[in-house]
Amino acid sequence: MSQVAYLTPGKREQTKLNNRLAILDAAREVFGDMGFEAATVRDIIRRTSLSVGAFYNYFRSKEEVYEALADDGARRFRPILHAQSAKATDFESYIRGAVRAYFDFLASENEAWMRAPRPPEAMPQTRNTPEILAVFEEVRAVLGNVIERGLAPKVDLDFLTASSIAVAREIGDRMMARRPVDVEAATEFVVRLILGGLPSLPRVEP
Amino acid sequence: MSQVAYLTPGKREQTKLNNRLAILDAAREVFGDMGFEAATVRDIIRRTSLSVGAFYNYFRSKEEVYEALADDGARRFRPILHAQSAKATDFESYIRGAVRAYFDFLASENEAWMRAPRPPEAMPQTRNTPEILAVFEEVRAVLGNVIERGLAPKVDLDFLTASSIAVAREIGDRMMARRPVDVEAATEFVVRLILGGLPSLPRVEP
Amino acid sequence: MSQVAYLTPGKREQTKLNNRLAILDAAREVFGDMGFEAATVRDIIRRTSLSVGAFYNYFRSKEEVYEALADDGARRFRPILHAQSAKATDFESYIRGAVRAYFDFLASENEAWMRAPRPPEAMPQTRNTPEILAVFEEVRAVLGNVIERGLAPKVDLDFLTASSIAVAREIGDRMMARRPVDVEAATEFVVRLILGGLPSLPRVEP
Amino acid sequence: MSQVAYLTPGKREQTKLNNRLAILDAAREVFGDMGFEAATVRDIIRRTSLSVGAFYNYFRSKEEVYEALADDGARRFRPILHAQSAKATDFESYIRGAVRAYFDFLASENEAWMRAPRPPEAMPQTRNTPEILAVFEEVRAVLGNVIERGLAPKVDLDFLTASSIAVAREIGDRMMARRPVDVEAATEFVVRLILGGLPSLPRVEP
DNA sequence: AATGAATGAGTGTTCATTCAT
DNA sequence: CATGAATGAACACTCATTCAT
Repeated sequence: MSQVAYLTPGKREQTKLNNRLAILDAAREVFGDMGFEAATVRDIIRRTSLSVGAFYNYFRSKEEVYEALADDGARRFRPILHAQSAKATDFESYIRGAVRAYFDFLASENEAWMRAPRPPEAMPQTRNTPEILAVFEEVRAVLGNVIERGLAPKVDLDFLTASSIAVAREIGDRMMARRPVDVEAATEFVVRLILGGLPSLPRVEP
Repeated sequence: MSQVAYLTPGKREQTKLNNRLAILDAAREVFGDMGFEAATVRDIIRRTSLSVGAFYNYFRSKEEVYEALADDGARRFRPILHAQSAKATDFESYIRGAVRAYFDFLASENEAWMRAPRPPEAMPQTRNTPEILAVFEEVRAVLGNVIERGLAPKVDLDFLTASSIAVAREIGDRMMARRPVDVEAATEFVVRLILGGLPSLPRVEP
Repeated sequence: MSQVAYLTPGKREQTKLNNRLAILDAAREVFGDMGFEAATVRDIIRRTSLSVGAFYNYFRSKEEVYEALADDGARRFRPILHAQSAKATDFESYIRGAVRAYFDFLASENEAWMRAPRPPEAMPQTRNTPEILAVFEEVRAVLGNVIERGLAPKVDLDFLTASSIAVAREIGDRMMARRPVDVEAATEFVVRLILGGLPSLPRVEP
Repeated sequence: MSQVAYLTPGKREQTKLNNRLAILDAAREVFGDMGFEAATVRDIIRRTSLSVGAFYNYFRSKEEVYEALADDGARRFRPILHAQSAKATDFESYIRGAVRAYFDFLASENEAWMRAPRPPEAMPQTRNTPEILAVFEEVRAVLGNVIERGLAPKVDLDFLTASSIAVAREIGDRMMARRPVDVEAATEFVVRLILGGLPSLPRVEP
C-alpha cells in the first residue's frame, strides 16, 4: 500500500479548483482591460489572493491561461451553436437561433475579455482567438450545408460567414454596452440585416 | 516680400518632414507586422536611416507614433468619404461609393497596420482608434442625414453604422488576403448585403 | 535484556534510513548529470518516491546533501586507503595499492558525481570537497611517513601529494570514459609515472 | 556624405573598450569566486560602474562573457606554447619551456578565474573550458610529434597529455597560493616529475 | 512523518527613454 | 539637431524553502 496521506479529500481539491478559477477570472478581466500582450502575469495574480509562484502551479505560461480561456469559451459555446443547427427547420430559424444563442451567452457570462475595450491605448488586432476560429468553422460548415441543401443562394461562403460573425460580434458588443441589455432587439436587428438588408430592418421611433 | 521666402520650406524643414514621414512609414509596417505591443522602437528605427535618439526628436513616445498614424489615416480618408456623400444622388450610390472608396484606400496604401495579423499570439482588441472613431462619426452622420431625408427607413442608427463598418472592415481584410485583390467583387458583396441581405448577394459558381 | 531489542532497528528506523539513502543516491546521480548548481531539489526527489517536503525532513538544504555525499564518499574511501598503508611493505606497493583502490572504487560505484560533466556549459572549479580534502590529508600523511622512514627522498610533500592525486583523478576520469574500463592499465600508468616518469611509462603499440 | 556626427573619435571608442574590459575583469573575478552557474549578471555588474542594461550592450548573454574570457585566455596562451615547441631542441627543453611559460603566464596575469577556489560551496567540475581544450590539443600534438620523432617512448598519448596538464595545473595553483611565488621551483618540480618521477624530484631540506 | 501547494526573492533578459558627446 | 551607449524598471519564469493539512 502507499503511504497514508492527509487526504482530507475535498478541501484540498476544492481549493485548487477555486484557485484555478480565480486565476482564469482574473485573467479574463485583465486580458479584457489591457489586451494579452500588455497584461502581465503580475497584473493577473494581483487580482487574486495568490502569489506569482502559485500562478505557475496552475498554468505553465501566460500563453496557457489564454488558451485555457479560449478553449473554455469555445468549448461551452460550440455545442450551443451546434444544437441550433439541429433544431432549425429553415435558414431563418437557424440564424435567429444561433445569434440568439450567442447573445444569451454574452449576456449570461460576463465575457468581458471577448469584447475588450482598452481605454488608454488601442490597437487594431484581428481577434483570431482559437475560440473565434472554431466558431467560424462551425458557422461556415452550417452555412455551407444550408446552401448545399438549396435553402440559401450559392454565395461566397467565406464572405458570408465572416460578415455574419462580424455583425453579430459588433452588435453583441454594443448590446452589452447599452442599458438595459436587450437581447431581443439585438437579435432581431442582426437576423433581419443578414436576411433582408436595410429595408427589412426594424423601425425605431425617432 | 518676405512671405514668399517662407512659402518654400527650407532644407531644414524638409528634412524634418521627411524624417517624420520615414518614421511613420516604418512604424506602419512594423505595427502591421507584429502588433503595437510587440513592436519595439528599435524595430521601427531599424527600417529607417535614423537613430533611436532621433526618434524621440519627432515623437515623445511609441504611443504617440501610433496616434499620429491613426490621425493620419483618418485625416486622409475622411475627405474621400465626405466627397462621396456630396457626389451621391441616392442611398445606394452613397454606400457603394463609400465602400468602394474604403477598399481602394486599403488596396492603394498597403495599410497593413490596420489589419495587423500577429503570428504567434492573438487577442481580441476592438479597434477604437481615433481614426475609426472619426470614420464612425462621419458614416453615422451621413446615414443619419440619409434617414432624415427619408431615403432610408428609420432604423437604429448606431447599430446600422456599426454593422456597416464591421462588414466593410471584415470583407476589406479578407479581400486584401485574397489573390488577386478584387475590389469590385468585395464592394458588390458589401453593398448588396447591406441593402438587400442574403437573397440579393451575388451568386458564385459552386 | 533490552539491549538486543534495540540492536534490530525498528521498521520506522529502517524506512528513515532507506529514504535518506534514496535521496543520497538520487542526488549523486543528479549532481553527476547536471552539476550541483544546475540541479534542483525537485530533480532529486523526482528520482525518488518521496515528496519535496520529505526532502527537508532528511536534509536541511540542498547544500547539506552535497556535504553528506562528500562525507559519505570520504568515509568509505579513507579506510580502504588506510588499509593499503598497513599492507604495504615498500613505497611502490603502497602507491600501487592506493591508486588501484581508488580506481576500483571509481569503477565499482558509479561515482558519476565526482566527475560531473555538465553538457551545455563548463566551468573550471577546483574540487576542494570535504572528501577530497580528507583524502588529501590521508595521502599526505602516508607519504610523509614514507619519506620520514627513508623509503622515499625528501621532496616537497604538498607538491608530491597534490600531483599524485591530480594524476590519479585525471587518469581515473579518463579510464572511466573509455570502453572497456581498464583498471589495470590505468593503475600501471599512474604508478609508473609517479615512480619513474616518462621513461618508465608502459609502451603501447603505435 | 552622411550626417555630421559628434565624432570626437577617441573618447567614445575608448570608453567602450574600457567598459568591455571592466566587465571582463569583473566577470573573471566573479566566475573565479563563485563559479559560472552561481554567478549572476548582477554580481558582475555590481563590481563595475555600469548598469544591468549596459552589460547587454557588450555581451549578448552571461554565456558570451564566459566564452570571451576563455577565448581570450586561450588566444593569448597558445602562441606562447607554440613558440616553445619551435625553440626546443630536445624533449626536456620543450617540457621545461612549456611549463615555465604556463607558470609565467599564471604569475603575470592574475588569472584568478582559471583557478577558482570557491570557499562556501564546492562542486567538482571538470574544467573543459574552450581554452583548456585548445591547450590540451596543442600539448597533445606536440607530445605526439615528439614521440613520432623517437625523442620519447611510444606511450599512451592521451594519458600522458592529460597527466602533464593535470600536474601543471595543480602545481600552478599551489605555486600561486604560496608566498613568495616561486616559478623556478614549481617548474623544476613538474619537469622532473614528468621526466623522471619521484626519484628525480628536487630534494628539500626537512 | 508525509504531502505538495504556496511563497517570493531572485534570475537572465528586454526595452522605452535619457543624455553626454 | 543626431547619435548610440547608458539606464533601470519591468517582464516571464524558477526554485529553495515553508507550512497547512
